[in-house]
Amino acid sequence: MSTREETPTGNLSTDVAYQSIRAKILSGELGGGEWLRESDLASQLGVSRTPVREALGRLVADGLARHEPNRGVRVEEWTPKDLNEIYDLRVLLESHGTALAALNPATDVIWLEQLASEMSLISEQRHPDFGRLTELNNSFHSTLIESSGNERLKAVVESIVQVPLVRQTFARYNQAELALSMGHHHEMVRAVEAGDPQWAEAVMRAHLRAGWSAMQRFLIASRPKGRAEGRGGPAT
Amino acid sequence: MSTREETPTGNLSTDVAYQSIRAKILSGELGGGEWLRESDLASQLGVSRTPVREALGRLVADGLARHEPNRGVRVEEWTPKDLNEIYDLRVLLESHGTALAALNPATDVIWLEQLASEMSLISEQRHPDFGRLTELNNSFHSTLIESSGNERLKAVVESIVQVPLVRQTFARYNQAELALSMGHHHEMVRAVEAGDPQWAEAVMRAHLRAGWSAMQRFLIASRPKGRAEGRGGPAT
DNA sequence: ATCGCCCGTATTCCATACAATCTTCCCTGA
DNA sequence: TCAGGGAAGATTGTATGGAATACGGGCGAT
Repeated sequence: MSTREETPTGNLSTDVAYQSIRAKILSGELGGGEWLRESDLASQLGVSRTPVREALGRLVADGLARHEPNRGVRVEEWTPKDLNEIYDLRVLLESHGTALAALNPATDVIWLEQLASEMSLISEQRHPDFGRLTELNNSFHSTLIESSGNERLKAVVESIVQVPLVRQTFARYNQAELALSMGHHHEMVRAVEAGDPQWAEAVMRAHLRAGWSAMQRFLIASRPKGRAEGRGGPAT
Repeated sequence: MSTREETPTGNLSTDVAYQSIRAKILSGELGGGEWLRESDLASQLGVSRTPVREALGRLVADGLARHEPNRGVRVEEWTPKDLNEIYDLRVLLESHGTALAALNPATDVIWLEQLASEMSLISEQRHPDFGRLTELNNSFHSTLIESSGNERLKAVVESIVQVPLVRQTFARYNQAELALSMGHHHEMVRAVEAGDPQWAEAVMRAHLRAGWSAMQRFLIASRPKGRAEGRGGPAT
């Protein structure tokens, strides 16, 4: 009975359950609206129901799942309105963070430039590795937000941006949009390097609104019937 | 609709525990750094440890408490840097929300005006009821944020602003500042009524930065030794 | 035929028992 | 006197059983 695999970080069953279920939601393996049954997950993960319950509570707090009293927990599903809300906030928060980063002399401009360059290289290939690209892009944005010096800002952005659909922007870009986005990265580095908060902020705002636009096009294309709602879309 | 429920899970014991402990933290009855022992709380509330544990998990997720592995949960304590981070975000988010509210024709201007008027009345008395004033002020701000139409914006602001020290601004105002603040309320209503987002946003920004300034004065006055840190304070 | 009611089933919710882990403090020895 | 070790106590972390609750199907009445 004591032949349990060692977990990478700690030996807490709750973390195992949390990470595991979370990964399945983010990867799309668990689709929106699906029930998360305590017993099923417990036996499936080889732990008892208690840590699973705790993990589900954290997922609900994260906004990745929804709790229905005496019924259970199901995976949250996101409407176009949700995604527009998220992008609206993201533009506001990330552009502000970028301005602060530009004012911060400790911002690691060299690292940002490296990230931007590697992304450019990948994007110019015939079949870009979008997974790697997304990964590097996340690093780029995280680094900027961290450099703002406001830890809550970082926390809030991460909690908002984790919704699956908003991370994978690149896969929906055409060649011109991809090039534009890469240009934004380099321009942001220059603005931060110059210590110009308004420049940096403006580029970030443009960068994100471009992504928002691509996402909206995607939503409209794959919309079943109703019309995409939400005020303040980028370019209507 | 994907409205995230803030407090009510629909459970019984868990909610009782959550509300009860949360109230004690917000009222200051449970001070920063204090341990939240599961057994103590359980017997004290007349429930078992399980719902208490669940409640503690939610408090940690809310940012009101901190979890130390195998040690327990203790009440979060806030530094001047934390409070400055909070105000920085609050200015950003609430002013944005106010701009959106001004663009929203459904915003209930009459209700806002009633709130502003009642606050004015209270503030002009010789011994203002600061508790009631704070309550009305919270309604005013909540109504504006709700009127933005962005539910996530509302959720984020509420989660950030719940830290005890940021709510009770009025008690630290002198007479002139109080009058100024009341004036802001009325001016915001006029700006929203006029459908002028930039006007409304600007007033909200001024309103909050005035509060920030008062809070900083308070922090400096009651600071034990180290100097208050945090970038971008209102009046340095 | 449809509506309402009862009851069986499935699942959460809470309580409690057990295991793992950290802290404290006493004891020992140089 | 003080450092180190180790056992006892306290507390969290995990497992599991029983109570409460919601859903669905069958049956009967109108």
